[in-house]
Amino acid sequence: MTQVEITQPASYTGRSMLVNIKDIARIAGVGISTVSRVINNSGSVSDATRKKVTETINANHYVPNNSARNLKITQSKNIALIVKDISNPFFNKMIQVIEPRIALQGYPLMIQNVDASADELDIAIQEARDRNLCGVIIMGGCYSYSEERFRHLSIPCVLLTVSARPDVDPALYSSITIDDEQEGCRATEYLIGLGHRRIGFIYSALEPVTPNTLRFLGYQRALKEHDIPFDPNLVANSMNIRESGYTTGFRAMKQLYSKNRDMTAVFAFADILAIGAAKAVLSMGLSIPDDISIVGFDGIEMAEYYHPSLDTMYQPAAEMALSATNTLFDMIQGNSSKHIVYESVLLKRGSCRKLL
Amino acid sequence: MTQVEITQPASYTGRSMLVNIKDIARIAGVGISTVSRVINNSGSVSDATRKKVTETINANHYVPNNSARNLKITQSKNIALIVKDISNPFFNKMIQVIEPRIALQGYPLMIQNVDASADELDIAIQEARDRNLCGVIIMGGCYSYSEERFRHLSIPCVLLTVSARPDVDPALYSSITIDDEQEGCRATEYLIGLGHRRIGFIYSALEPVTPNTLRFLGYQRALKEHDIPFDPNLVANSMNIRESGYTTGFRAMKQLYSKNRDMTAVFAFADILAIGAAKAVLSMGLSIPDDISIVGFDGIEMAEYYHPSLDTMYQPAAEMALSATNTLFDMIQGNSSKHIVYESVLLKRGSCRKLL
DNA sequence: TTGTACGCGTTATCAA
DNA sequence: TTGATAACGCGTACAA
Repeated sequence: MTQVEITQPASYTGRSMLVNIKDIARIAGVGISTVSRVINNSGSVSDATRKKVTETINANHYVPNNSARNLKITQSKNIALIVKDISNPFFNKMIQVIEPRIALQGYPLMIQNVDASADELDIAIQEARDRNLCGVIIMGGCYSYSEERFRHLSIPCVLLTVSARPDVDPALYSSITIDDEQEGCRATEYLIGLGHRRIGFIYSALEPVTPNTLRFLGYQRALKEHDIPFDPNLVANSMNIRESGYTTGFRAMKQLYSKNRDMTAVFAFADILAIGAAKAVLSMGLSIPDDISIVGFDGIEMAEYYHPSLDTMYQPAAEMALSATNTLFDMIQGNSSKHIVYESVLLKRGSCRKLL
Repeated sequence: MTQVEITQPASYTGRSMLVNIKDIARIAGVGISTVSRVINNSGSVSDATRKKVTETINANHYVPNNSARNLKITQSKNIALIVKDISNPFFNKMIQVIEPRIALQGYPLMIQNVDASADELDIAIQEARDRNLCGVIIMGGCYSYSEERFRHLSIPCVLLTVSARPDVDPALYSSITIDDEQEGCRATEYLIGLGHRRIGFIYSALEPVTPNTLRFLGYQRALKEHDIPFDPNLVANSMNIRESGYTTGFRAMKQLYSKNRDMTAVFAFADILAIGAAKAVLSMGLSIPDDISIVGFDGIEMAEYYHPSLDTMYQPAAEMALSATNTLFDMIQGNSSKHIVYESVLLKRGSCRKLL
């Protein structure tokens, strides 16, 4: 590591030196409101005046202060996207759809990452006020929001991948989800249909009700419906939020395999865990799917590029993200809320085999 | 897809209904400044008054308006992290270090994603003004910032993974980088040292000077120093920014292999490309490293969890991220700027073989 | 078409 | 320990 330290400390101009709308007006020899009109393209300004003001703005590198603007303005165009764990590749995929879509409408988007322990609705309430938001999308999180919290968030809100508690008035928010329990059940039934009976389940859950716990319920339901006894030894639940999903999956698989040599398949609640689990299998010198079948959940790109490509319960991330932005714009325009449940698609790529 | 539309449109309370500091003062029967003192823990307030005000705040769900606060406040504690492509796993790794570190100091961090075509310095200048920032970290981007732009950005600025043009006064910014050309050279020399002569290079570059182009220069330098002729046919440069890194790497490898059956090794400028390239090799039924050796760059977690695990030029992402935040705090406290160059570590995991 | 003056919600100064 | 009041930078009636 090479380090070069500059001896002469940088001197910053400081806010007092920053040029504001009043300075521009003075320099250009016009009134403040004229400058404002030029900036916002509102009202009517003569071409000569407009030119003069524009030139002054450029020459002095004037940048309007949004804090002051937000203070005055009634209806802003600020939208916030609050994400629980921005490093999740599945969420990343959605962000890449949401962002250009919102930018296209001329709305500035701010992404706010919140950590696992934070209450995203509290943050949304604060941000709504601070940035004078006109709408918010919340990605990730859990099902524990109360009706009272939504009432305090007095702007259109779309929940993406989660919903609220059943007792919350559905008019207060929109939700774009999949039926996690149902799809978890389907993924498990896929393995059962291939003849597997000793099926492991890998997940990590902190909150009481999350998509993960719902998928776990689906796993249990599938077993029950096919008269397969539920065995707690086949379930690995990591409460360690410090480690990555890959590591969690890796360790969970090692643990499951050491305890259950008769296990023939594993369902991981997310692809990143499935990949970690797959690495554990492969690094033990075992084969996928000959020794262990693996099915993941989400349908992230990496599940396809892994070798072998992993079977997964694909969530239509792009459609869901698009739907979320459209619904938000609808709500901003005064339309009512929507609750849309998408269906997953089981992608079969060869990481699960049929038992004889 | 199931859709439930709510007939009754939500009616939002609207900003006029929002309670502000004046309301709290009135309800609590105290002066505005007393409420302000309670909120900010400044000045002295009697316990009884403090209790009364706190209760009023909670009962009325008062949330201070940060726009107004930023307008008044001299020194804010807002820090922005501007990221060019937030979905890059390598950047994600850094974000996970930067965020808690900044939060620990009690500074609110806002992450702003900018797309490939945007000028991150322009955005920084705007944000600095809007959010009354006290500092900014810029991740990714290119080497094309001019001195003038830095002067307009009148707050401490740390560039992470890139630096500025050599003619820019180094006192105006800090930079945390690696020597991309040198490390690109080292990665190539690693392959040469194993006996490879026909070495492909995969990259994608849009801007004139980026870390990618520097690594490419390093690749060329290594060849030259070992008297290996540079062959343009061995270079795949994707200009398509719409497709993912995995896809780019996959297609690049297919293309390189079809054109160069005598190619024995490939150096990809980033691990995500290396993974795509690896998948191409494996899906053609070839072996890594028996048929093709692959070395990547960055050292993202996925390179390890891939099978086979990929050799890579590891960047000390966590250290660099930590260094960036520390340097920023130093600058905020009035210290001078720093320019730190880290060294990469070549991780050998078996995806490259020695030629006989 | 242009300029003046007021208020947005907050913090800081100062006097009480 | 408190409260009145002047900024902060901007948008917008309203007057000219």
